[in-house]
Amino acid sequence: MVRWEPGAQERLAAAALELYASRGFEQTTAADVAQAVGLTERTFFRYFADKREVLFAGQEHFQQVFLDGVAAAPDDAAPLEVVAFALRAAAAFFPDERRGHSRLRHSIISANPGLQERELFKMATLSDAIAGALRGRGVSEPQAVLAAGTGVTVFTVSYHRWLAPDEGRPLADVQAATFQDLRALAHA
Amino acid sequence: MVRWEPGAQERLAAAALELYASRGFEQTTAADVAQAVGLTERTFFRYFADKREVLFAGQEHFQQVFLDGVAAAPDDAAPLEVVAFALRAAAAFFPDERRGHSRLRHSIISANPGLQERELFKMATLSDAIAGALRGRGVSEPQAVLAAGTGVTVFTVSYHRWLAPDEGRPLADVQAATFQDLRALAHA
DNA sequence: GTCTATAGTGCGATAGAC
DNA sequence: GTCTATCGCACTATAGAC
Repeated sequence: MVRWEPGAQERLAAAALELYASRGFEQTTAADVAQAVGLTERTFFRYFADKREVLFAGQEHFQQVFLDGVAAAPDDAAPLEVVAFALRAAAAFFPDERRGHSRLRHSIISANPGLQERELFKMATLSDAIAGALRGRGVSEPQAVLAAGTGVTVFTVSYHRWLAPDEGRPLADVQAATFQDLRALAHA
Repeated sequence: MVRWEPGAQERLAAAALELYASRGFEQTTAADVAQAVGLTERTFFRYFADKREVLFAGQEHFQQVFLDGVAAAPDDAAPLEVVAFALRAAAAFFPDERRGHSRLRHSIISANPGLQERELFKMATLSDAIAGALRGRGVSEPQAVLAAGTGVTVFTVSYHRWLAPDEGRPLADVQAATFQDLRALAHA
């Protein structure tokens, strides 16, 4: 009998998703999640700063995908074109195989205001990071913040469309459509 | 001796602002705030669902100002023009006399992630409300959500510029400038 | 790994306003 | 008497300190 199985963080995250989905976020204690994978509450809080954070592990990676997309844009690209590059990179992070998992996670989050707050904070952090990257490319203020904010809005709208029950297109296609809608709006 | 003075909620909110600013949000307990105005912790939670909410009282009023602005726009205005009407109405909600108070409140919020989360949630709620109002005017999806999101981005950027120490222009002027920056971005 | 402060809830009691 | 603001007490879970 081994003292501990490897991958504690991943197992905790998986158990949390399952328990939050089945009995609800508030009805699940950190101790419940830990116990489900044979660990103690104390260990749960060693890996995750709080009970919500377990649904947001991998945020750094997620954010880095956008920043890589920014870096991949040609030097002479306009700010909104750079942002479009970032979104295209992000789409690769959400292949169709992941849609089911994303839908489950989203259903948990949308059922709890505290989780929605955390999600919004993560998106705002992402926006700040993109704005910083744009500034690093020579885009001045407030254009950097505006372009980043607009990009995150397009991503969020597209992501929610992508999760809709009747939606079948890949995220990249939905994003392209949303960008078109934004252009139509700007020229109206 | 009366059992209770009127205006408990307002007095609690004022005391909270002062204490959160002086000793910090986390270093202030709900009991501290209540005690400062001669009430108990239990009464604090009667008025405010949680310790953060005390900084966000009056949100309904704030939101309504935007919605009134939407309603004031001419029937044939394009979505982004309608949003511009909403922001102009919002600017009246933040006259220069209020800048000091807004700066203090903002300094408290930006020092605490939990408060930032709540603020972002309130802005997202505002965005949803504006999108709903646009839909009520016949704007279809996803244009309604995109226009609302863009408007809230412009407001947020402008509001932060307005709070900057070296900024002297009224909010309405800053918003007009930010809108110009956005247009330049869209046409680049 | 244990111990503790604090957030936040539920329910009941009390004290005034009307 | 009713209605409502306030308080008191007991309790759980989170989260951080030791």
